[in-house]
Amino acid sequence: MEPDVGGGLRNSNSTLKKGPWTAGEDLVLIEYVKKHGEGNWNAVQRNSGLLRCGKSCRLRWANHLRPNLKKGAFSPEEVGLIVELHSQMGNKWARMASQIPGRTDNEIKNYWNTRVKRRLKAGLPIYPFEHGQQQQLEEQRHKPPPQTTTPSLSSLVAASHRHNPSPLLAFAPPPMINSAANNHHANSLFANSRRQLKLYHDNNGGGLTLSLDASNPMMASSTFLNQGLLNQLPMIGYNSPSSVGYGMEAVGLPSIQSAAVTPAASSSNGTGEFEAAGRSRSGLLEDLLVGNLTEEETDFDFSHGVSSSNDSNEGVEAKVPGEGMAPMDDELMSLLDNFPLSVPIPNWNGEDGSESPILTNGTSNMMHSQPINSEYNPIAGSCLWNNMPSIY
DNA sequence: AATAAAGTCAACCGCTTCAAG
DNA sequence: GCTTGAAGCGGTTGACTTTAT
Repeated sequence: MEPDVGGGLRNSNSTLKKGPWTAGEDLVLIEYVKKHGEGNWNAVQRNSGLLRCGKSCRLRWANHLRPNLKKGAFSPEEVGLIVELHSQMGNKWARMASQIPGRTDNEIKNYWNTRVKRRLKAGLPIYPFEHGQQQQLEEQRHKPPPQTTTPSLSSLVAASHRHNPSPLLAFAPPPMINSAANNHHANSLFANSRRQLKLYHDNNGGGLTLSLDASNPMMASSTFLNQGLLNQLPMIGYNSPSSVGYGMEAVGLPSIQSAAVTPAASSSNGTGEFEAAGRSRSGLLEDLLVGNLTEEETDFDFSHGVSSSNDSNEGVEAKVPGEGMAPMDDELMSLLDNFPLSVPIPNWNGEDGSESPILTNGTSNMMHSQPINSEYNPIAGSCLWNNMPSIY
């Protein structure tokens, strides 16, 4: 194709212009669409004199000129919707846009990527640690890391739910031992049983899909899964219930979550001034994972039908849980195949093995019926994902 | 005030999907 | 069933703006 000579214009031999649109071009396109309707974009150039390719016209119309486009910052409600949708469908921007009136896929995509970037950069601890656990962790971190390979972010980010699989493995939070008051922040991570991580087998032969309960917005975000969780997952373990509170324990993994959780960071001010607080912190994902959110922040309602204890999201602009994470693609299978890990598997003693979690409506059976078993039995040594027993 | 760094956003590119012939 | 063109989608880039130093 023709080289882009920059400056938004093709060279003089070219008939097509590139770069930002002018008001005059917009006007021409608007008039053309008024007259001929949408579609047949390649004809626009031929019939209107616009020196723009059909693609460019379509994009300009779709993203900027068509009626009923909403401009400006996303509202908290929109943000919540984006997060929920992303937790369910991954980077399906167009599909997401179709669910959010007045917003374009490009807008949503830009917003999401920005948020993900911001959260990654914040690099706060992902998992809630108690002070003693933090010390333990620090000790462990100084040990040589195990010989493992960490999947690259890019190989993992683009994920989607392609299947309607049956879960092989699921993680559910351990119960809170002393969950009130001083452990409120820990509660934020797994405040209830709908926050679960599941490993699916692709019945179509594609391998494993690590996914998350759609009702679990915090877990179901690409940032967390692809960055934090994937970095951590093979290494994490649940502390025993006898530990103070609970936690997932990172074991000697180079991590984005190297910063310590200070008591201050783990506490909430209880004033409801989330926005101000949020700006001084890294963002809600980390907040959630670290657990330094107030109840209002944590309970952003993603459930779409699942009752929420707090329906008010006012003032929580752009502070929503679960941002940045997509369900993992089953291509991860090959990675996991050779991924030694020491993941303690919770012993749920699941009662009903017949249920198939639904990842699209946020109301899996599991979240209703899955009793949280207090027993978490770390598995000594390593195992492969594929070798994990089906415990669901 | 100047500069660098970071953030935002519009647009392009390449690929895939779909429908018509 | 194959080819072709249009449309759509997601990733990426780069210009512009804002914020920090």
